[in-house]
Amino acid sequence: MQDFFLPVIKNALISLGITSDKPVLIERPSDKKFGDYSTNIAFLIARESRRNPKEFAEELIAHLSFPQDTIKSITVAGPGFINFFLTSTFIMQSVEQILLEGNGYGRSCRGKGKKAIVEYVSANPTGPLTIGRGRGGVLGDCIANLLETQSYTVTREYYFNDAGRQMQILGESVRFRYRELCGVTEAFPDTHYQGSYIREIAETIFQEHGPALLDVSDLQLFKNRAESIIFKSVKNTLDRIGIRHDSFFNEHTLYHREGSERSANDQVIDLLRAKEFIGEYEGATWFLTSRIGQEKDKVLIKSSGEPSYRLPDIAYHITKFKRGYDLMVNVFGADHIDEYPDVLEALKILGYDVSRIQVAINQFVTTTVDGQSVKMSTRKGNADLLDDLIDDVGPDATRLFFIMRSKDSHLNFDIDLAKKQSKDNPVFYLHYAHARICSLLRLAASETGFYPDGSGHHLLQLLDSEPELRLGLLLLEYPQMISASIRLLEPQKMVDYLHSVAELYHKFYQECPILKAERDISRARLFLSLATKQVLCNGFRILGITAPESM
RNA sequence: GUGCCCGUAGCUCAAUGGAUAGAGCAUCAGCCUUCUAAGCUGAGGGUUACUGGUUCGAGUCCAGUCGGGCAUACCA
Repeated sequence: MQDFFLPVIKNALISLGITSDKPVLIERPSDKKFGDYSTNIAFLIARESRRNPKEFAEELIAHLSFPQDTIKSITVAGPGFINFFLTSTFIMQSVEQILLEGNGYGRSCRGKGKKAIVEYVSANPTGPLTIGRGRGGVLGDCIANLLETQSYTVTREYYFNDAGRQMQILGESVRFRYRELCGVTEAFPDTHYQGSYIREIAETIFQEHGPALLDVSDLQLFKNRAESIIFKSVKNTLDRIGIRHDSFFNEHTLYHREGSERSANDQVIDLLRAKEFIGEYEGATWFLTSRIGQEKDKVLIKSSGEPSYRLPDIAYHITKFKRGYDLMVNVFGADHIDEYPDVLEALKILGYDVSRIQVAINQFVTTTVDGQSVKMSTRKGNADLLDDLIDDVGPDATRLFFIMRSKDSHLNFDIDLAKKQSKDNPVFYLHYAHARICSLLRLAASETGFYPDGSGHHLLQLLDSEPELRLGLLLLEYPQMISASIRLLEPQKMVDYLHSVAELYHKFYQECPILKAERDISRARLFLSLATKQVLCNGFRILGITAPESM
């Protein structure tokens, strides 16, 4: 609809001799008495030219020239809003377009020829995925889905490190449990991983090797075995909720030196040093962030000689630039909030265009069970496992609950609510709308021989009641909801939107008999139902939830 | 202390700087001889934490105050 209004408004401005690059707002007013669409253009121009908005609005609408039979009336209201009332014919003609575009409705070519990378989950393989990780996982996956609708070529990447200290501790933890199985009793350090999965891994190793590894001091076997078992479980968990990565990037490759070659990490140091942003003191190598106004410098290479996480992070992002991505989205939790500004600063210093990087930070998840909130820590092993959650509430509810709140808000995951198989659970509301339509279509086929074959779409133009027009208008908003979701990296917009679609459909269903109406009206309403189903399906695909045909 | 996020109905949350701040749950009152009542209609419920500022217009932007979360590592 933006594309419908904006050119006309622009032409009117030109004929008044006005050029303005202000972003014109075309929106659905909150109250239907203000029309189907409204614009704030008069306020924008009035400010620039120091005129009365209302007077200017009156003058402008005289110059608006819309195609025949699209606009019923235009009014100026309030302090200078311009309100448009559309003809029902035009609304329903536009709905026809949805049926024509089908699965492609909502897609655009905006990202055609552009490469995007979305990095998400990126949990190190130290334990099974927790509920907290799930939020970022679903968020990232939905963002990737959104970008794909805009024709971006999307890489879903998982960044991990299997060489750090945490992995060392993992290996030791497993060995402890293994030695227990061999009959050696030692105090288990509380700095180590307490989770029961450690015991299970140790048991697997014990079954494979018996007590033969009791005196092996090298951790490698324990570590590797643990890593492969845990990674398998992580991938399996993700797969259960439809998250599949294209690429797993091992941080350790950034440490790799071929002969006398410098590693990717080394090169970052070299480049930053050339820019005089590297300092050495207290036995460590520092990124001199105090030079750019930060309180403290940041360690890049520890006095032990190992890089801190920041160095490979920078090197990693350079690989993204070298791999030619036009858009790089990083999804991570609020606990990593301090991590990315340094990376961006370093990249900026090295001359990279950091505007191509967008960061989506999701706030924490607290789970409540019986009103009790649960604190989580992988180390202590008391975390709520994502797998358990999926067992409890199913993949659809898991995904929907994670993204039905704004990523900036703390998510209160009420497990009891999510478990409920009732209307309290929003996923059912969405499913029900879709299933209801499918049921109608089945009945229509069996009772009246209605099969949607592409002919007869024009019957839609017979519809002109309020529930029908409201639903139609909402369906037309779908492409704009996708744009807004991408702009804000906020799939939650889509959840809200689809909920409204379901709501208006239920109202339409309530007020307008579909199968029992006169033949042409009945068909028209079936087409409107089909268009609704199409929007729901396209939206569900982005959210990654199923579209059940019956309940 | 400093940085980031949050503070909106009893609860969980919406609301591109736009018109009378909206949904769901909960409470109360209605709608099934009729296409799925897992639905719909209606009622009550608000000083948008507080104080200033910016402007035609502020829940939204700015400053400050108060509360909550996260981070402030030579962990990642």
